[in-house]
Amino acid sequence: MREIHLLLVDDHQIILDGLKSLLSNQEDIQVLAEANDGREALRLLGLLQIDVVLMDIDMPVLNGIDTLKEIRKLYKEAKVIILSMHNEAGMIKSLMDLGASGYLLKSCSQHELTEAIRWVSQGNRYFSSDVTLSLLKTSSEPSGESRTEMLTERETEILKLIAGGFSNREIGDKLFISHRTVDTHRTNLMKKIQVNNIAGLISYAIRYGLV
Amino acid sequence: MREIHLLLVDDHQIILDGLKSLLSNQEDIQVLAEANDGREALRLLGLLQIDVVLMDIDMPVLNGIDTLKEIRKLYKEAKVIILSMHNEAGMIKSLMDLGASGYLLKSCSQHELTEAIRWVSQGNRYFSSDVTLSLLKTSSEPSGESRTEMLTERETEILKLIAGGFSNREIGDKLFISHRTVDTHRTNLMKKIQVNNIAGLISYAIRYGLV
DNA sequence: CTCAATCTACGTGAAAAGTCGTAGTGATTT
DNA sequence: AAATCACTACGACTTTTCACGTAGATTGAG
Repeated sequence: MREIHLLLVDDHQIILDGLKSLLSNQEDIQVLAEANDGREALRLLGLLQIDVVLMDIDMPVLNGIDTLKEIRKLYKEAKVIILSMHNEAGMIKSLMDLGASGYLLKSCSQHELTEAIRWVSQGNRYFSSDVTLSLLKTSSEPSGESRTEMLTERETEILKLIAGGFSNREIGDKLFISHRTVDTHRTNLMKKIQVNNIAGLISYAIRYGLV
Repeated sequence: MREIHLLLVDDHQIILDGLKSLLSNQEDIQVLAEANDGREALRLLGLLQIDVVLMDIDMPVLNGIDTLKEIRKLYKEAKVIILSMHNEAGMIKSLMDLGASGYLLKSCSQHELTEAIRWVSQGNRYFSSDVTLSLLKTSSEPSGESRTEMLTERETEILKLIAGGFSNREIGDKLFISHRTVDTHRTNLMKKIQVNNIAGLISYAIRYGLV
């Protein structure tokens, strides 16, 4: 069996170094490169033959979700495992729709990490056991209308400003649109994310690396 | 020189394992134990002779700040280095007031990590270079009244609920107090944290591990 | 060309948040 | 005994959010 070529992507050096150390004694797994953000990751994918990308969802410059989209578009043969701090079914389903091969919590063990990489590299999907549990819980709900749609560019832009503490009027001024339009976007955001106030929007924005 | 006895505290196993790996080839630094939350950390401090505690600020069960307070109270000889994702002057000043010996960003290098541990173990204080920069920037401001006060128990409780997306009225119902009282607490919170809306409160709550 | 998605904008009215305050009570400290 | 702090509560007022909608312009895909 050929070695699994890995690309690590995380904006925290300690986690990168940690992952490298954790994987250094695995004979069949080789860390070929590492990146601190999505842009760098895409550049490296163009240069190297990568089997599996192990990527944080919460990054500056180009966040995990957008990077995942690009990878699925440009480098279809590379598998992507998302590393996240949080365990939320809505996000996980969205990531699956976007073509992620796995979802690991940062609280997982070394053993789970290496097994996930091997499993995914063979074309399978892997999700943390805790994650699977919450997925099952959600999909047993009425479901149907509860699919998580991804946000548009404009919506993301406005969500960032909302999380930045700006009012609709202030955001309207910044973007040269009516404050009523901002309100419409906010309403749509809340519907998509399935929250019913600003608090929910901001939690989402922060947890998933938009801010 | 005696070995430096280290206690690692983080709720993410990958980071714990990573730190252990990073420190495993340092002859003068020995990881004596590790904990997943503040409560466990305090228990271990009672059992072992710890020189330096390397602790995440963002943890469930007992967060970094409260744990720091307890450590300073019960185990004065142990030095505490806070590991954080974020770089914000207000929080850093508060931590210094509470007796933290160091503040490291998770984006720091292995070299910076080990140097910080050695430096702190000798009774010095260490703050990431980026951090020092932002500290200088802030302390050159008018200052004087801008000290960050810590939140009271009740305020923390209410802040968590606000970040959870509950309205003042809902929070009042939960805590069996008037919604106007909740409003007062919220007003005081905003004054202490120096923000002027919910967005700021929630950012604070999430970044500093209250949620 | 048609259709769907996105971005834009507005009406109305209720609910909530945010801005000024003031003030009593109980516990702790000085 | 006096002062301080945390927690409680309210009045009056302005601004913002939120929940219902509707709807035109543009753009890209089929």
